Amino acid sequence: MQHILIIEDDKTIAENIAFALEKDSFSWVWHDNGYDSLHYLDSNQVDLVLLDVGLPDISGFDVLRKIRSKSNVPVVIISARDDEADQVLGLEGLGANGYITKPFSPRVIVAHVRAQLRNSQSNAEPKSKSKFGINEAMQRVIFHDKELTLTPAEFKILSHLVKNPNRVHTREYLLKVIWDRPHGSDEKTITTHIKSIRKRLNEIDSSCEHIETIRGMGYSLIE
Amino acid sequence: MQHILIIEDDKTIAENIAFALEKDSFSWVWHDNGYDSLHYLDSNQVDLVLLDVGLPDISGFDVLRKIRSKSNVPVVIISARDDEADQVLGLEGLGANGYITKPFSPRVIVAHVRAQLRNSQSNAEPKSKSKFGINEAMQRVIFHDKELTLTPAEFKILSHLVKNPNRVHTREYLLKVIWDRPHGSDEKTITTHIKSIRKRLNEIDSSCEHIETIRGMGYSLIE
DNA sequence: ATTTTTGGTGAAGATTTTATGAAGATGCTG
DNA sequence: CAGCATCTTCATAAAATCTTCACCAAAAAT
Repeated sequence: MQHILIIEDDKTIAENIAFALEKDSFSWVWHDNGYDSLHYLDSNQVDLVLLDVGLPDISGFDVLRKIRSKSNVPVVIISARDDEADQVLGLEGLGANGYITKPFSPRVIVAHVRAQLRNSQSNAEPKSKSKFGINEAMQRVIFHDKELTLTPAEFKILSHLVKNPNRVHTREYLLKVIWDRPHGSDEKTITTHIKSIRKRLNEIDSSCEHIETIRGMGYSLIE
Repeated sequence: MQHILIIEDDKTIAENIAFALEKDSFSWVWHDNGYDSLHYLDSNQVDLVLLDVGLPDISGFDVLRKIRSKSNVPVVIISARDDEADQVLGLEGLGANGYITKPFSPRVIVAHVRAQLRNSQSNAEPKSKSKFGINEAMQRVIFHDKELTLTPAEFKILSHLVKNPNRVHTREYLLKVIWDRPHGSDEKTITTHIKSIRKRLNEIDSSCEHIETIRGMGYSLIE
């Protein structure tokens, strides 16, 4: 059974969605705020997230950003606001997998959920025994059983790469997702951070390249 | 550059969409009826279809059915009717990749187009027994189960050929579609890139020609 | 058969992108 | 405020890639 996390502050809407999901034999959990849901995601297996952008505590987009900084779970945005800029921003910039706008009904939502799960299942990446681990609480990355002490920036970058290995991350993406910066910062910054991360990794194991440069694109962590 | 087919009988709507697509540097073609568009699909490379369900000649759903009977091109439904059963039916039953309902604006449409194109590229369906695969996330082409690391230009060319095999691509087309250049560059450039792509392919399998030269025309990938 | 056109080849040069080391800026802590 | 760690910027070096070119080979046209 597949497990859906509903992040939605409006109780009526949430109940409707939950009811529809149940009827289609999904299991679900509902949180009415961003912080709880993020915490839930840390320690639970979730197949898909339905995220309302109009939350009371954090902006839904911040939630998405935080989700994306640690997971590739499919996220479908629910937007009550008719403001389209939000939609475009959320969908494009932050890695949402779809969005549903105002006049939505449970059936439409379930259809979206189904469609997204179909997509992501075929993409499911087979995990392997990684040389990397992440100690989130201590802000440390474990590499070859050694704990690496990194600067905050380095930790954010490396832990993101570790959580999403074998794929290209552009400098722009790393800047935006990780620091949540507008566009002020220079992408050269990332280059420099990568340099120092590489240096630290090489001090432990210099047998091969761990962070690969994909020319014209960005960086990728090799597993 | 990616090519969008707009099937929409309302001239004003079509023009708006076309304008937005253009601004986002998609190329497009507009047909105001189903038959012409189906015919167009037979002989042209289209990356995504925007399909209005309320066409004058055939039902939009019939168009979708016909499209699906011969192609897996992503289709996004545009629905003026507020009737959600249509949406669900179209989305789930007939293989549409998304839908947009009544209060839509060009920007929302462009966002949908982008999202779908991202999906369909990375989800590249397991085609028959093609020797080629594309790892979009790593900017690599898989050939005989080996991952080929290519330069950006080589990747763009080869992945385009792989996605549209068995058809001729002129040098001019490859230059324009891939780099979106004005016409500055020399077409000899493509010749040279093809050379190096062939070299790499031959290192893995030299039993036959993989990229065929069609004299006076261009190149074609053989499946 | 000869000429003309078109594509192949390898290498040189131009261009672009990334790496590197160091200096300056920022921010925190005591 | 000083001292320290970190982040950012910058100039330059190094590398990879792209483009162009001259020349050769093959195909088509005459």
